[in-house]
Amino acid sequence: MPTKKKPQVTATPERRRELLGTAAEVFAEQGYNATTVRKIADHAGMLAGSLYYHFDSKESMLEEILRTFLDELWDGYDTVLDAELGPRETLEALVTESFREIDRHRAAVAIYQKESRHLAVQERFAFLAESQRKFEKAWLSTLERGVAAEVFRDDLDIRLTYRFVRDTVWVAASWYRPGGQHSPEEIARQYLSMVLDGIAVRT
Amino acid sequence: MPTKKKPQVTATPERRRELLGTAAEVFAEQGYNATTVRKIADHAGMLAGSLYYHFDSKESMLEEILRTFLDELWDGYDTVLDAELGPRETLEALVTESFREIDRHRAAVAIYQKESRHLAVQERFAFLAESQRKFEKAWLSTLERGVAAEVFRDDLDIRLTYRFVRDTVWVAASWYRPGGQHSPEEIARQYLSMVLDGIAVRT
DNA sequence: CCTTCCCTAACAAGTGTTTGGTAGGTTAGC
DNA sequence: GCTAACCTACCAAACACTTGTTAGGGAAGG
Repeated sequence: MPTKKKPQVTATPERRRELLGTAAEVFAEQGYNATTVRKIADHAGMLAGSLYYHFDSKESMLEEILRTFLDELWDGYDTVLDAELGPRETLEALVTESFREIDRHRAAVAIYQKESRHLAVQERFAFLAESQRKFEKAWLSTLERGVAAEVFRDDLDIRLTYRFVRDTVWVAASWYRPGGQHSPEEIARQYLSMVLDGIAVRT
Repeated sequence: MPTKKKPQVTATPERRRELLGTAAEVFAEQGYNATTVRKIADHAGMLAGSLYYHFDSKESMLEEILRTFLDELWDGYDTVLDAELGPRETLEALVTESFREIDRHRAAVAIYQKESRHLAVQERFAFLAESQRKFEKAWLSTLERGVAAEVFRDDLDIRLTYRFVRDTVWVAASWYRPGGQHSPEEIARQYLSMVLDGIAVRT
């Protein structure tokens, strides 16, 4: 008789998502490699081996966390991009959407930020590299449209600008805590104000 | 007879710095926890155990890398701060100095960025937390002076601005490669232009 | 002969993972 | 309505392997 099939994906997704949530928080706080399966189990109130009833490896937990996050992220991004707004409005919408995602998936974003660089080379995490390319394309084309339409400055290196905007947004995940004094929309507003108009007084 | 004293700090610092350099690069690329002592030894062309002739633990390598970096960083920062420039000039000098440090210690900066958060709680790495406090104080007071002198906008949350400026600068270490097409000074110039004046066309 | 620098070989602790078992609830048979 | 079979979700204990680290030795040069 072959081994009994484990639930893995088919079972009630409820407990699964719960466990992925605690795993994501531990990963985000301690780093993926520094996080042992036993620590995750501790936080979940169970023993290490029991996790393997729900998932078939530590790595697959990481993959599912990142996949879920990126899927939802691109749902939001594609909605914005398909709306075909002006360049400035697109940038504003993308930034705002990003902060909403940070609000919803702060742990996943933190993990993504810390680990994506050395994960992306692995075949299993190729979707990270692909996402990064889509990301770059979306932002760069928006910036280029803006320069062409003369709403963004043309005296800046556009790739430097891209990295600047991209980083300013996502690094926020490292200090942002949901339920703080600023809502995601408020943070987005202030960030956009700084990125677009600068912090210097206009003379 | 007690164990023979190992060189550790007293020996010729030449080979030591060489090894710390390669260790830093591996740490930066793979992450500290994901980096095994054997990998470092590989990159250095020796065996794992041999590293312990020069250092007494993997952690002490990390500590020395970060300490060396922060010491040099604060050398530069203190020079700037002691010059008692105006707020805008101070900010410009600090940013420029930061990019020079990224140029010189890119690996250490990358490590610092990834690991400092969960390292700082350890007693051994208390100097990280202390440095972060000094850091915050220096930047915040500069920004406050600027607001008071009406060279920086007063309609922004100053702590948000602080994190914004701080992050945009240091994240650059994750993509910066020395010997690229932009010098540290040129990158600093463009970053400052964006941070101070924004990327939108002035109307 | 001593020092410097590295190698060989091993150690103990911790790692992700597997296997077999089991308490407790749900369903099916009569 | 009772019992037997079953499923879900976990535990207990172990596995093979990797980890950081140590002890002893040896080659090369002064």
